[in-house]
Amino acid sequence: MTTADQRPMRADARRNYQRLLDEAKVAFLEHGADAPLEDIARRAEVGIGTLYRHFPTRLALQAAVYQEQVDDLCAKAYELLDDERSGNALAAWMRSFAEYATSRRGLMQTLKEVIDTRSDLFARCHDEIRGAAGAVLAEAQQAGTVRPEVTVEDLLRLTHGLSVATQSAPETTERLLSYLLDGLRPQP
Amino acid sequence: MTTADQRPMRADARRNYQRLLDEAKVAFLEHGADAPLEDIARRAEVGIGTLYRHFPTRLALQAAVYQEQVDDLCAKAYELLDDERSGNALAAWMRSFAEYATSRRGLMQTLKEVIDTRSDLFARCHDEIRGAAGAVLAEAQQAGTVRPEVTVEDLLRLTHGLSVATQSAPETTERLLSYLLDGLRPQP
DNA sequence: GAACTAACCGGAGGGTGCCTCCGTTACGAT
DNA sequence: ATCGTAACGGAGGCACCCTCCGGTTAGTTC
Repeated sequence: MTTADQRPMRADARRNYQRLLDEAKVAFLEHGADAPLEDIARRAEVGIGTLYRHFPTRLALQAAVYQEQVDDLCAKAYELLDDERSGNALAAWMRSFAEYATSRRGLMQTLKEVIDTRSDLFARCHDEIRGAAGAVLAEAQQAGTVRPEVTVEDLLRLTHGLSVATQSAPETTERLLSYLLDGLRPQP
Repeated sequence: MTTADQRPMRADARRNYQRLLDEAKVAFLEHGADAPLEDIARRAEVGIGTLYRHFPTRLALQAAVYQEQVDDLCAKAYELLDDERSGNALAAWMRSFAEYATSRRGLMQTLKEVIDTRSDLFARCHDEIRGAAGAVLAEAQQAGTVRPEVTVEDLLRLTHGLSVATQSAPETTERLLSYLLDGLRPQP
């Protein structure tokens, strides 16, 4: 590793990076994941060359935004594990996941679709959220509210599907979530 | 309604319309719903001006492709009602829906997201698919395999969610569908 | 504080796609 | 065959993408 790699980022570079990320979140929320990069650079008050040096592709910028969303969702899972008891963390997390998706107008699902599933970033995000989902699943299975054969992948897929299904109709979340939970419960 | 509206379309116009639609389906499948319109026009061997006269916006072209997909899914529902018995049409249709989505690499869901939910086209497609979904749901509820309080909207949302969840992992469809069906069954 | 330099900036320019305009062409009626 | 007009389609202006490279600045050393 060269000396350059070890030197901390300059203050102006750090500041611009953060402004670009912040403005990208707003722009993606307002205009979708294809919001013009020149517009994001203008809002951040930097040149288009600066945007491209911090984020060499649109995907890189989308990925940074997605990473923050994954971080948020994972933090929520562990928070709910601390607060809830008797297998309720899972339901609360799925609800929270759907609400998060609705508040960000489907951006999270869109970003998930455009990020290459073979990329390191995707693998890291997936590991991270699998850890969090695994924790709430284990607790629910231990409490007997979810049948033992449900895997972490199953839970993630169903949660993702729920968030897409209810993204434009959040008032349906409770009912659809209850059907899902009934389906995951150990069957007589 | 004016005379112009009543006159049948010219032969060259009909031919070009169909070629554009056919090439758009291929292009959207290969490159996503944002495939360049100039490329679609080239493949159809027409001018970009001709494309814009038949489809004044990208959304108009996407809508025409989406309409065909909705037609396919509805036809399948009625087909399955003829073939299946004892409440099995619903499960078969949900499975078929997910397979259809996978074979079109998520294009259907993408198109669904971009089409304005307030548009006439969206309302027509929604009425159409609600009719088909209502038919398979009624049959399943009559057979006792789905609880009475599940609405057509619920079924459509869950089916859509399932297709998104399994679009990139069709091998998980059977298991996730069985959880969904367990959740929809009348509870003891 | 000065000097040095590597990191950082940012706008111009070429390329692509979008979309309209208007001269040209082909279809259908007579 | 002729005529009217619906339909065609490519040029051009604009926005956005993305790289290049000359200029600027932050941070380190003395």
